[in-house]
Amino acid sequence: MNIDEQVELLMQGTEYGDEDLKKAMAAELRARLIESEKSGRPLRVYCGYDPTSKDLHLGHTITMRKLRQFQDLGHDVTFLIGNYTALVGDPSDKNKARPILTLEQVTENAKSYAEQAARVLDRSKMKIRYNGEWLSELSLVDLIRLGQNFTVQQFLARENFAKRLEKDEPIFLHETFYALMQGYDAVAQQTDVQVGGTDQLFNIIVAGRKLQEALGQKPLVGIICGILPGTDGVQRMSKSTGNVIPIHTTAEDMYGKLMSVPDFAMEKFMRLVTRWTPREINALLKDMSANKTHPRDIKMKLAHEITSIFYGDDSALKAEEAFVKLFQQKEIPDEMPEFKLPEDATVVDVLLRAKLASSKSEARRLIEQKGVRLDGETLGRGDVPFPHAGVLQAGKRKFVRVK
RNA sequence: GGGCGGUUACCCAAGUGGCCAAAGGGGACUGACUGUAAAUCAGUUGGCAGAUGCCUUCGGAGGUUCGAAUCCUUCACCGCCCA
Repeated sequence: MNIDEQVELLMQGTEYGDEDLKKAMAAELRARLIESEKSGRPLRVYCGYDPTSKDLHLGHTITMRKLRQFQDLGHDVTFLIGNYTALVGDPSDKNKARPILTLEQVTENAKSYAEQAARVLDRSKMKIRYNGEWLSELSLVDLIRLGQNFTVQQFLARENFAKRLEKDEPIFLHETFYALMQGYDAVAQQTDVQVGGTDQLFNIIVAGRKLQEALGQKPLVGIICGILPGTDGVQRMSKSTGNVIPIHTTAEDMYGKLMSVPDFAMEKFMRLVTRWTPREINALLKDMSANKTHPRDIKMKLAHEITSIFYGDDSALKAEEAFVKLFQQKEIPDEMPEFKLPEDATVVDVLLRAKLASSKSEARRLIEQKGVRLDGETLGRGDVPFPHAGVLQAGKRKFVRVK
């Protein structure tokens, strides 16, 4: 891959909210890549992760994919775990009660992060570090010195803060420390390139670069990855919106959830989470807009690609077959959980106990809405004894074999 | 420290004494249709009960009232302004 192609690949899916900034970063990246090639010194690249939860979803893997691209180009990639920052409690996710994590929780979550990262990154070349390594060494005076490089105005100008100020929402003092801590991460590692999401723009571009410069380092290149929408295609993928595609699931579920992404959001998924190159993606999109390929088929390709990243090609293929069977040919899946029919159980009882419904009301609702079938026949009543053993279906995708 | 405002279901948000299990939006779920779990349209979305019925819920606790998410007291948390 020549330098221009490298730049195109590495800048794919980035979002700076400002054309000039993007151009500047692309230019700096280009310069660094050339320099690295000449000197033979790989670029030091990192992305930080605060292990605040252990349920990772696709959105979390965007930056991992980006790191992988750098790895594949031979650079030195560090997966930085923000164990120290997480301990303090990141308030950017401000609606929740800001649970202060214990050391054990952080360690446990960190493990899960690293595990997931290994599915995307090249494990053998992946360096894992913890920012407690250097942050815990900082004294109050050190922190104050770091703070001397910034003005309150700079923080207030930040979109994130400006908006909250406007809406009379809280801005905690320690949130401003976050930028400093992150900036210091960059300094401590003598970073060439830092990868992060758009919410990290300020921390990376303002804090990181500025601190490096103040401390006599060459300011890093920020790679700001765009935001991945959730299954609704519009809103950012996040647990609280309920539109996530979790990593810890089954290949079938992941494949299906990907198929439920609206057509218009496909490009984002392609650019942010697949292994495809810009050229391949452009070709697919072109075929689609020229009506050469059916959007559904492209989406199936996309679902297959992403599923195989996490579950391997075989499982992805199986998931695809199951999907086609179930939804395109409306057949019953081969495998499903089994449930032993208890004595004297009504239809509602079975729905509840086989976990097809979470309450009796919900079970009744499903029946009313004609969403319950036994061996293909719609059941009309819930208060009668369960008719006979067979395949019980609730909605389109929940099946249980009742024995 | 003082003054004022806020805390509503999964999320956002209306409701300021009975018609409130609580508007609206998002999400989720179901059905129809289809090109897929896309789009579109319709419906459902606290729990329990066979029925107009009962129980729990509007930050926590207590009170006023025949009756409270709505009024009062107090506690907790948040915002704004002043110091």
